[in-house]
Amino acid sequence: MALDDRKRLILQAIVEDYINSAEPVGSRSISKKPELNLSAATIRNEMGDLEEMGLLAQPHTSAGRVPTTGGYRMYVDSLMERYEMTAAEIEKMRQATSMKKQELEKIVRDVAAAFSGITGLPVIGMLPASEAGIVKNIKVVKVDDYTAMLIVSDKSGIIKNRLLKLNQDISESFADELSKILNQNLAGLTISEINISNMMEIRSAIGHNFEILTSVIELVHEAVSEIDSKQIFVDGLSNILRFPEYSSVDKVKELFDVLENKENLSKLIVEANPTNCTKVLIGEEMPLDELKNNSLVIAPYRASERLIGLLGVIGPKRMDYSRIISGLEFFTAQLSGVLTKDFGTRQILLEMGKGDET
Amino acid sequence: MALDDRKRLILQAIVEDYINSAEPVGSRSISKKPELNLSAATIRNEMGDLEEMGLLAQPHTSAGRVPTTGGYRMYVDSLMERYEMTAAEIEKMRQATSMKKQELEKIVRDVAAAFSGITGLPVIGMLPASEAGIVKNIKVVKVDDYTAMLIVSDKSGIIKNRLLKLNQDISESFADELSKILNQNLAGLTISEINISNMMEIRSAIGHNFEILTSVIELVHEAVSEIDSKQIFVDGLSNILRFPEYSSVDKVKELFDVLENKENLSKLIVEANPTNCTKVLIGEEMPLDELKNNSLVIAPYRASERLIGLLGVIGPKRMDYSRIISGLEFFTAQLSGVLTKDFGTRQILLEMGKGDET
DNA sequence: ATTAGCACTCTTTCTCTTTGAGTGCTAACA
DNA sequence: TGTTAGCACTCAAAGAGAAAGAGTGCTAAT
Repeated sequence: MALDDRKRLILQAIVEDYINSAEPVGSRSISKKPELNLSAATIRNEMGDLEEMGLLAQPHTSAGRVPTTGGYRMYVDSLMERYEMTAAEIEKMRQATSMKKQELEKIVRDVAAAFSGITGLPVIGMLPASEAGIVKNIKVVKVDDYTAMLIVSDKSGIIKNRLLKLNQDISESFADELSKILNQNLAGLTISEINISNMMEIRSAIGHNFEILTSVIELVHEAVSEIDSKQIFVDGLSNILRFPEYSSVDKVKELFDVLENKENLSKLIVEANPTNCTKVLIGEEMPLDELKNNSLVIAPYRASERLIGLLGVIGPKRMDYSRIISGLEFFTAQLSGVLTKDFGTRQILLEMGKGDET
Repeated sequence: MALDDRKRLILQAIVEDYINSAEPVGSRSISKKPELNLSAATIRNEMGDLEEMGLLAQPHTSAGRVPTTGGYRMYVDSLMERYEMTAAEIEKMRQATSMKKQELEKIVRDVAAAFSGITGLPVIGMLPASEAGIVKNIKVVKVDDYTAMLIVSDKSGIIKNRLLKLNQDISESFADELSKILNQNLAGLTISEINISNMMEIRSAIGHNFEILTSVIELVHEAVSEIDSKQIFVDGLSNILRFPEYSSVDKVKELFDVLENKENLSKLIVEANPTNCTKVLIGEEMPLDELKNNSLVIAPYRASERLIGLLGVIGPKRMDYSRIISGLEFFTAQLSGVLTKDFGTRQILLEMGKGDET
């Protein structure tokens, strides 16, 4: 059976009706649409065909139709019109991303929170391990007795830091010297190339202060690996409570249990693998069985072309794909813009000129 | 009417039964307890008295009794026995607090998460603004083009940092010079004493590099105020889904709405004011009407006597006060211990000797 | 002072019925 | 031949009793 234009229009109308109402859609309500001047009986015939094609389903014999995963897929891939944001919405979103310059993690968290607020859906944010980041500069700074701070900056301008609590007190000049040594040996390597063996090489390259150096080097190594670790979080999870899909506490609990587990989240995102473009996973397409009643829209953001992280929206299968996709692409683009401007290489900064609104 | 020993025993039994079962407690189930060798009819008479005294209530005529807020208060203040943790529990808790040395905020978040996991209840953590913290050292370190890091350590050993994204590039020596100037002028002040006017004094005290200095000083001021800001968070909020008190999504939503609002949380904690000791707020004693069906147990933690923050457990009125209070006091004590050892002044570090397990 | 006994109350649970939305099919129509 | 009106049918959801069960308060006996 062919999916002719009329069937496409009917399917689109049903999906959109269901997205709005969360109620199975009957033939009568579709027949009322002026753009389809057809009787309910005709719609029923068409609906029967669409059901046979696997695009619609009935919860029970005497109910209206609900889109199947295939139905949503068809809608997302070829029926849905791209949502054009209004000027007011764009302004609102722009405000949400016009944040003060600050740490990468904080920016991403702020953006996720803003986006979650705007969409009314939970937002997943991920900052992957920056294994591929090439170390530009490593610094150890004394900040207090027994305490130093390790600061690592990479070529794409991302800066991470961590406190080192030492067993011995060190002098400022020792910290400077250490910084110099670390830099000489580690700059230019990727973070994943820094391992305990090249740290030990550094140690043995130096004669004096052997005892202190050993433990400091170990701490630095530990700190580097920790800095490098992947971060993943969910913001606005409680937004799902608004949906009739989650009117039972058991369903809420099930979703919360899955999404509060970092491993699950990580698996979800890795398998979605949206490294180049926005991806939409619907229902059973989700890598986790527990999420088969949900959908995920996920997109990458970058700093100067390098992949920095991912931002995703999770919600019921019945989410407003058109709006969510447009919004997400806007947000990741804005985020990439901010990151490229703030964290990007010198060249890119210069290209941008000095038009800086801070 | 006097609250004699028998009434006290009965009240205690009812409260504990209700804490376990979440069901109104009938006279029969109490009369079965061997320590109270009484018939159900006698218990009924006593229950009637306890109800008249405002310590118990009936959901409806033919239901068992439920403790009122007054009943819980009586239980917490003078009936409940202090829960003694088992060696296994202590070990489990100790493991949860034997964290690596790291940033204050991360330690507190980790402890809150661990405690939430152990109690199965949401845990509120707060790091108040460190207005009273006396600045020991301020440092500005160049980390990348257009980027510096501000690091502030205070007398009790707490270290905070923030990136500064500059409009101009600065040299390392400029950063060092700036650090020196900031230190000379600001060390010894409390953080709340650092305001825009003494920053401007610093600026005018220096002649050269005027233009750059102005914007850097402004950024530093901004960063200091931000560093100083209060932090507040809730961990394990979804734990409440386990309780029959939250079997309806509306109730869950109401609680989530309140607890996801930082201002509410802040109000809650400020009014609870547990600056010296553990406090228990029950039902209507809560400063927020929306929380009148919940209770809060909250306690401070310190580093070398100075108040650092608060840790609280929130849950249904029917929470196991005895266990929660013991657990919370254990955790805040552990936390204070870690903070005093890791972040405390030099003297305290020395007192502790070098028995350091890192 | 305590307790057994009993009538009474009120929620919870179950079953049965009704209602209503929606379908599929048939036959008539353009 | 595609479209539509009409109608019998299905099934979930809502409502109305009825029965069960837990628990009380009161009275009278111990």
